[in-house]
Amino acid sequence: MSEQTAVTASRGRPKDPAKRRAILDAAKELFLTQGFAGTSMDAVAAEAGVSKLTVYSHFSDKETLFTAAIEAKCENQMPLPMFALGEGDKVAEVLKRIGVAFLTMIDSEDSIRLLRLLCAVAPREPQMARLFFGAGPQRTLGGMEQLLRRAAELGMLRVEDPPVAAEQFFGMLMGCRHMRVLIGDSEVPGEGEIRTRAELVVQSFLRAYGK
Amino acid sequence: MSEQTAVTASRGRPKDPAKRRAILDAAKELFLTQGFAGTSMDAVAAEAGVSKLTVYSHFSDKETLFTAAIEAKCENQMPLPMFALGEGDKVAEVLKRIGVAFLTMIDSEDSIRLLRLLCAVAPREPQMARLFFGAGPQRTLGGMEQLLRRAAELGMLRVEDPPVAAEQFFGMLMGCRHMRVLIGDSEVPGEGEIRTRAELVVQSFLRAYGK
DNA sequence: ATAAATTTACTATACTGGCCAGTATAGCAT
DNA sequence: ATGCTATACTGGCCAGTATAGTAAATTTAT
Repeated sequence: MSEQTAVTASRGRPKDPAKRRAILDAAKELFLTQGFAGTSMDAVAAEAGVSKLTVYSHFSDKETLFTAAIEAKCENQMPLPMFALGEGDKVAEVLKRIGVAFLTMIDSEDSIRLLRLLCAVAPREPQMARLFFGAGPQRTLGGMEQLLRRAAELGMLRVEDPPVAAEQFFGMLMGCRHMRVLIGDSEVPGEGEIRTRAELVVQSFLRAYGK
Repeated sequence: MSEQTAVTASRGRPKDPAKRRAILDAAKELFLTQGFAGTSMDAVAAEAGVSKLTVYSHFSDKETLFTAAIEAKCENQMPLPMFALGEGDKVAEVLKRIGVAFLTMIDSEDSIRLLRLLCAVAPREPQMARLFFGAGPQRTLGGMEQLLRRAAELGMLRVEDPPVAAEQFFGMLMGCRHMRVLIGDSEVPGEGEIRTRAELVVQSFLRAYGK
């Protein structure tokens, strides 16, 4: 995780955490917009308002900085939508709320750029993909499974295989549209489109898994 | 499409089409595996068994060569699966056949690499995405819409909005799994997994859109 | 026809100019 | 004693060009 973990008992002047954050922020921004090869260490230093050597004193090389930046980016993603399900709740509404939240998240400008970056470095950096998927989609998927299981117990849905159903739900939400956005064939969808798509998906899903 | 279209009435020695193809093949291979930045023109020339200047005589610069290579790659993709639907056919079987063909195509090593490449260059090359999507997924999507419309007319399915249903069908097939493969968090699925997934999706789809 | 002249493709190699990762040096700040 | 800045430098990679010569086709002349 951290590079020079000599946090305690270090003699001399301590490293400025603010600089570290500035470097990380600059790196996130630049890597996401310019890609790995398109981002020079000089540019990061300039953007962070810091000398190049300071960058190297915090992060031993470009790869290390890149990994740290992506890690940091993955963490503050994905606001866990509420997967709670009270007895009085209408399943359709809960599902639609989840659908809208999911699409809003996954079709955000930032998520798209992050995903593109991961695709680009996928062959070289498999652990980064695991990191991203674990921090984001995996948790969402897990929450959905729990919800479906509970809905089945409460007799609201008829779901034999929650993981499969969850996968199908999110799959329908993304459709081919998400791929098109990802490869740049289309702009990110607006709020209106997101809502109607979620609506239609919930309809189909309930026809398939409702009682 | 072609760069020097002085095919007819050209004096002197004509360009060797075999060399052109060799260059294009080498470029396809290298760009797909090494990416745009990771592929040098020297490497292309070497791989094609041709001098660097010959590469430049066929393709004026790296961008041009890249575009031509991706175009060539897009063309021989996507074997249009049969979207025919006879009156005696069982819808479930036709759908499953389509599902398996779709997943086999989209989860092939080559498609994945092409998609990754498109993601990487998406911000700079939007027309390439359109090219790819038009040559591949779009046609498949269109075929599926026709099929669903016909099935509805024949009274086999209850589909009000064929485009939406088609999108949902392929979306369910891909699910999150495809994204995981794309970002390198998972290997490409085997034949068995593809078949079971198609099977499950068809079941859900028929529950949602069957009579 | 046959040969010469011409035009263009191609090879091999070397070079230019730019970009950039990473290092070195020297000095100031804490 | 260490963080930090500023600047300059090294060494490598690479797109694209230059040069000089060879090979294959077309055109023109004989």
